[in-house]
Parts: sequence; C-alpha cells; structure tokens
Amino acid sequence: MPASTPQHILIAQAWPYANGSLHLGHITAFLGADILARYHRLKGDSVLFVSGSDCYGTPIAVEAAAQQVSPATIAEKYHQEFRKTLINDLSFSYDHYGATTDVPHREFVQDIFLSLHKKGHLYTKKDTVLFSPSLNQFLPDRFVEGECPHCGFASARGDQCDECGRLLDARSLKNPHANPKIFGDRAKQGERLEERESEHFYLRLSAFQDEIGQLVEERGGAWRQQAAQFTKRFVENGLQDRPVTRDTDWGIPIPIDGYDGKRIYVWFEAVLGYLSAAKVRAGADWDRWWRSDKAKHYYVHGKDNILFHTVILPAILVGSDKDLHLPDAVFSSEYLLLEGRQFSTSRNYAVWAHEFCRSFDGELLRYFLTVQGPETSDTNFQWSSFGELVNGELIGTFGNLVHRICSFVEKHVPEGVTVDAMSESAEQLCTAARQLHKTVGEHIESGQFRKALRSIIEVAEAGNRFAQQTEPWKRIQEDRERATSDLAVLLHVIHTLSIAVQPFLPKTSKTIQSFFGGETVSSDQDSPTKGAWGKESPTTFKIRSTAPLFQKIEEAVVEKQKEALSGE
RNA sequence: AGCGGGGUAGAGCAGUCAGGUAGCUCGCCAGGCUCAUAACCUGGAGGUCAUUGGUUCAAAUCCAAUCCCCGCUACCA
Repeated sequence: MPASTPQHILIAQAWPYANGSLHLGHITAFLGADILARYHRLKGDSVLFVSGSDCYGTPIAVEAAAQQVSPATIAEKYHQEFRKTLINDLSFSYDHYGATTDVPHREFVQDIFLSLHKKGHLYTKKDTVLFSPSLNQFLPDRFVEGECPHCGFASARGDQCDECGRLLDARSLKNPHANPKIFGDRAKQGERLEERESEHFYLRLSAFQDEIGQLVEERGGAWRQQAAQFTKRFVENGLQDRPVTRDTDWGIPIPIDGYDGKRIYVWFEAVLGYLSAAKVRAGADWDRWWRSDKAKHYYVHGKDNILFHTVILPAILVGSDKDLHLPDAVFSSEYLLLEGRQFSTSRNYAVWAHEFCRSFDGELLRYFLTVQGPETSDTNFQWSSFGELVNGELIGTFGNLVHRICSFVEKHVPEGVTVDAMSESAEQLCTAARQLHKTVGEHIESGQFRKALRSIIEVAEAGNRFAQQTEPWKRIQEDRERATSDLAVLLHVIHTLSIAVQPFLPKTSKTIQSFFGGETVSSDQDSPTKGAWGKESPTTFKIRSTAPLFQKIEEAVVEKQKEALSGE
C-alpha cells in the first residue's frame, strides 16, 4: 500500500463531566477516538488527539454543596481520577488532556465570546426564572419539581413530565419546589419559589440556519446515521436562539462588565476545549489543524452529545471566524446497556471503569468494548459474555496463535526461521495478511471499529487453520526446511497482526513486538515506527522471548462481579 | 406524543440500500490433533428471519398496517 500524503488529523473526544466516576458506557463512547488517533499516527499522519475534563456547571456546584466542599475540589478530584483511568488504565494516547478550569481555556473562550458579541451573534434578553430563597440560587428547569398541569403527576420535572411525556415550562407547574432528587432536604420544606427576572446572553443560532443545513447536507454522509438524521430533523424544524449564560458563580466569567453573578454556560465553553487544547499543544502550528481546509476532523462522543457538536459548535465556529474548520466525521455512539438495563449513576447500577481496571487488564476492556461496541444500536454488557468472548476469542484464537507459534520457534528453532518456498495455502494466507491493513484502515476511517477488529481476528483464525494443516511440530522431524519455512510464514502473519492490532490493543501489540526483539511499536507521538501501517512485514525471524499475552478470566471471578451488581 | 434505532438458532450479531438455496461469533453435541493458556482443527444439532396482508415466478430483503423493545426531544454534560 503506497503511503498517502500525511494529513493533519484532529481527534476531538467529548470531555467527560467531572461530577462522578466514569462507567463502561462512557468508555465505549470515547474508545473510538483513541483507535483513530493511534491508527493515523501509524499511518504517518500528524495527529492531534485532544480532550479534557468538563469542570464547571450547576451539577458540580450542587454536588459540592451536598458534600460541603468547594466546587473546585469536586472537579479536581474527578479530573485526576479521569486522567488515571483513561491514560494509565486504558492507554488513551492523548496529545493533550486538559480541564475547562485551565487558564488558557478560559482566555480562549472569553475571546470567542467577545468576538461573537462584537459581530452581533450574541445579544441579551431578560426572562423570569424560578428562584429559591433558602438555597439562594436560581433553579433551572430540571432543578424544579412540581405537579404536572396536564396529567396531575406529582413529581413532574420543570422541563418535562415523566408520566405523560409533555414538555413543560417550569412556571406552569403547580406547587413548584426545589427538586429533592437533587437537593435532598437542603431546601426549606414547603418553600414558595419566587419568580425573578434575570438577563442572559443568547446565541443567535437562527442566523446560522443555512450554514448548519449545508454542513449536514454535505458531510452528513460520513457521520453515524443517528447523528446525521437527528441533526437534519432538528435543522428542518428551524434553529432557535438559545441562552449561553447561567445564573451561577461556578463557571467562566462573562468578559463584559455588569454580569457578576453569571457565568458562561458549560456547553458553550466545553466544546471550545477542542480548540483551546489544540492551541496549548500545537502552539504556532495551530492553524494547520484548525484553519486549514486540508485538515480532517473526527468527533467522537455518545448520542446525547450530538446537537452540541453538529449544531452549536459549528455555529460558534462559523460565527466567530469563518476560516475555522468544521466537523468532517461525527461518530456518535449509541448506549451500552448493563445486563439489559440502562446504567444508572444515581442508583449505583453501573460498572465503574476505575474499579473494573483494578480487577482486569484494560486491554481486555478495550477488546470487548470494540467488538461489542454500540455503533449502530444499543448493545449489552453482560459479565458472562465478557468472560466468554475474552477467553474464547481474544485468548483462544488470537493469543493462542501468537503463543503457540512463538514459543514453538523459540524452543525448537532458536537459530531463527526464514520464509522459503511457499505452498498454495501459504500464499493464500500471506495474501490475506497483506490485505489486512488496507481493510482495517478503511473500517477505522469510517468508524466501523467492530468490523475492523473482526477482520483481524479472522486472519488469526486463518493462521490457526494453517498451523493445523501444516503441522510443523510433526514435520520438523522429517522435513526441517519445509517446517521452518511454514513457521516463518506464520510469524510473518503474526507480525502483520501485531501492527494491525495496535490501535485496539496497544500494550499487546508492544508485547508481541518484543518477542521479535528490538523493534517496538510505541504509543508515543514520536513513535519510532510512525508510518509502520501498511508496510510489508519481514520474512526472517528470531524469537527472543515469549510469554502468554493474556490471563484467562476465571468463571468464579465473573460470578462474583455479577453478584456485586445485583446487590445494588 | 413526535423523531431516530431495533425485533433473524440458547446468547450476541451480520445479511435488508441493488429480491433468488438463511450466515458469523460464543455456547451445546461428536470426532481429530497434541506445538499451545482443557487450547487449536473438522463435522453436527438448533431458526415458520416480531405479526398480518399485499407486489412478484421468487420476499429476512420491496409496499401497507399492527404489536413489542431501546434511545433522544436542545436552560440534565
């Protein structure tokens, strides 16, 4: 495969919200971003993979009040936890992982805010909002609970009634009060909420109707279906202006005098992290990624984030500087269910990523969440199938091929092996291996990670079949030359596999490379094997060392995890 | 309620756009092999493709209606 022209690639992974630990659902939504980043680096492209922790906003302030600590303490605690889980446990290879509390981010956001204001894309409007005197804070819709004016349901939320499904205006609720699910008993019982006037900045989304419509029309084909459909429908209904400031003191200050008690809304500023983080990392080269139409941008997140990335962010980009690069590929994942039910943070019905990684190697999770990823529809995480797939496929098929061949060569042909005359079946196997990088690359670039990993496993299966047919462990007695050539063919295939699997299982890839001695595929940005993707693997090998790649998962361990779950 | 996705062997899924003997992985059963982490290889059992009606020589696939599951609906990140 000829090396294509190196491209400037931006991978924009959604910023996890720092008010609680990450569960497997978050990881499955983010994982594709790291696969893309690693793949493009191996291909030789200039990659900028950015994300960070989303640290501001009312939910964090509320959580802080409940624990009687500062919002900054909560945000910092989860920010550090996210870093450890994503980078250390799960090998995410960020070029920059920041936080919305970083000073460069704040300054960047304020600049954009001023620029939009100057161009008339932001305007102020007064509105009445419910206010709790005892909590001394405004209550946005979701924070209010009351009786539904349509069906009489007592615990309707301020934005929508869960019983009859109607959308509501919080001020229409009968007996409105602070939502006890959020505030517990901290709000005064039977308190009467006040309607107070508050002035806010609105983003003139309606002005970008045509630009956004054109964006989804032109590029929606490269987005996940749900993202494109949902955005199209939304644009067809007509874009409405929306407020981008909030009544809170936990957020980025508005860079205009006279708005002391108000802050910039998290969804306005968090998405700008893709720009500010890129700037921190790339410095003067920032334009190559952000102000070049030759760059390519991938957005990776869960489906609840779609509109913020396909409508609001593009509107901000177009409005503040028309040369800024707009989204190319949008990979919004569906949801991961847990034993058939939705993850629930509040009911503690979840498998937490950091706890998971205390019991299992992160590589196993990366494998499972890729083959079982919710790419086109919701999928299920079941402990039993996790154990079965890891033991049966990852270890049984892939790990076993590597281990059986490498250890055999190490033991019986310590001087090394070279590909000699190839039989027809050996030719077939090598052809399949030669095709692999191209196939896998196409699948990765189109966001079909399951298919990509599936094609890798298929080649490993073919390798096992070839070993079974040629039986080098028998043939080595009667026809040593032929047997060692067959073994070299197998090592050639394993070498190809070790590169192909790097975006998915980086540590495993590195381990296999170490069996061959010397050459390693590192996850670092300045990897010495940058550009290794698609290169023909060698045909001469000497095995320096071997060890099983993975440890099997005991059935008892799976059972124990399952029990821990039902005890919610 | 609106919108989007889905309903195919015990489980998880592909196939549906371009109609033509129903496929993959795991599990199960039998055999083989023994280099390998009871692994790997071969063969087998198991499905009225949610339901009903229509188009067609032919429908999992196209059309219509119905039922069920999941998600989203923007001041919850």
